[in-house]
Amino acid sequence: MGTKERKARQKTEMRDAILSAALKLFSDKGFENVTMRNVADEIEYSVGTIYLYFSDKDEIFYELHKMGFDEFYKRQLAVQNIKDPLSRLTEHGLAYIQFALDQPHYYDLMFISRTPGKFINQQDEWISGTRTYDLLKLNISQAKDAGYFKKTDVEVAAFSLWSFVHGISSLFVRDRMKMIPADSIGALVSGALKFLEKAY
Amino acid sequence: MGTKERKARQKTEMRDAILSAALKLFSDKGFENVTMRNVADEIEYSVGTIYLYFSDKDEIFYELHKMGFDEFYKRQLAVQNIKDPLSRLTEHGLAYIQFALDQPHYYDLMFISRTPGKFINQQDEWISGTRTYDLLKLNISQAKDAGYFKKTDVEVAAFSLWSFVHGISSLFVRDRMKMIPADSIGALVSGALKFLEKAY
DNA sequence: CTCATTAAATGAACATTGTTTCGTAAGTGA
DNA sequence: TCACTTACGAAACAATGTTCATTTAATGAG
Repeated sequence: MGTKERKARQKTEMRDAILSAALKLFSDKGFENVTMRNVADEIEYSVGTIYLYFSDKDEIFYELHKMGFDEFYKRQLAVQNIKDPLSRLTEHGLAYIQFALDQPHYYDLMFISRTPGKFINQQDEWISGTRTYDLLKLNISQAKDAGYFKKTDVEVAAFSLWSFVHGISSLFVRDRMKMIPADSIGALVSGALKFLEKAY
Repeated sequence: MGTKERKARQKTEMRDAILSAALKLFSDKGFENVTMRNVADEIEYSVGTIYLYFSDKDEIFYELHKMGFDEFYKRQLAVQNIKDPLSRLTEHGLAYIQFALDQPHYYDLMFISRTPGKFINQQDEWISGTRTYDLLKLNISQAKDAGYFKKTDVEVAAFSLWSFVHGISSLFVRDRMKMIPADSIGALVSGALKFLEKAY
């Protein structure tokens, strides 16, 4: 009798329903502006029910956080087929920023929000993080082989490039570009990436 | 009779007391973890009293935000006596990052925290922001006069440099450097600034 | 000095948050 | 059929920002 299996399936279906409801809601309102009761209303269950599937709001945070990193990593990989190391690196950076523009709430969750203390020492929290960071370092060392970054350490270059794209992304996501006309931001971003290339 | 003046003085004294209590508290615990009751306890008054001097918590946020920008601007100015445009620019960046390291909660408030909707259209909110941004652009154009940034637009350069130092600062402030050993961060930061110089 | 008036301060109360608990209804299997 | 497990909902809890009626203190005219 497959009742056990069905139960398990229903359990994960419910979890998924909660997650996608939460995702939809915080895509509109931002994570911290979504209440558990909002989520409950969205899935048409009562508040208490959510706690049968997630121990608390932070766990929902954490799950979405992981999903975000998966999507993020996929996007980074999509750039790896570019042959030329230099343009691959630039496109890598662009893909990073584009993710932040397309999925600001995910980006926020992943790189800006205060992570709940509960998860700070969770080893796998940053597995996806280090995964993309390693990809960056790989692309840099391959560019190094092609003659770029002559006198620059790979670690330093990776740190620099990451800081750079994160800087742009987080200024955008948290709306700190008020002194810059909105319609010139696109040009500035690509200009900035071109500018950075000179240091390679 | 100077009672009116004394009243006014006491009013601002109380405001200042509240602000400095709030500052002290959120320097320890972070802004969103400080409650109005915490502040009330600190100044040894009841909760309601705070609302006689500030309309809400956001107004305290906003005042501290302004104070942070003042301190920030002072630090930037301190670097202007450096003669060589190149090293002045680098020291400018270092001063930016150093502020974030020294005053992470201020930095958070100023450049990372979601600004309360009430203030998004307040013109003077970003006066201090544009003030330092203009200073950066000034230093860049002076470096340009000295032969740097040959083929780079000032706007692009300013945007790039700002993104760069903000990226470093915000990764630090929001604790997203977990994949980097803590004791190598200092070297990475100065290495990154050296790296960026190559693009000038 | 007295005392009505004004100002300042209080703390109980309210609405909203995340979370827990307990009663109940539905489903399960011998 | 019926004991038992599970899923669920409603109410209650503590903590938050905020408000408001009440109390306390200060003021200054007579």
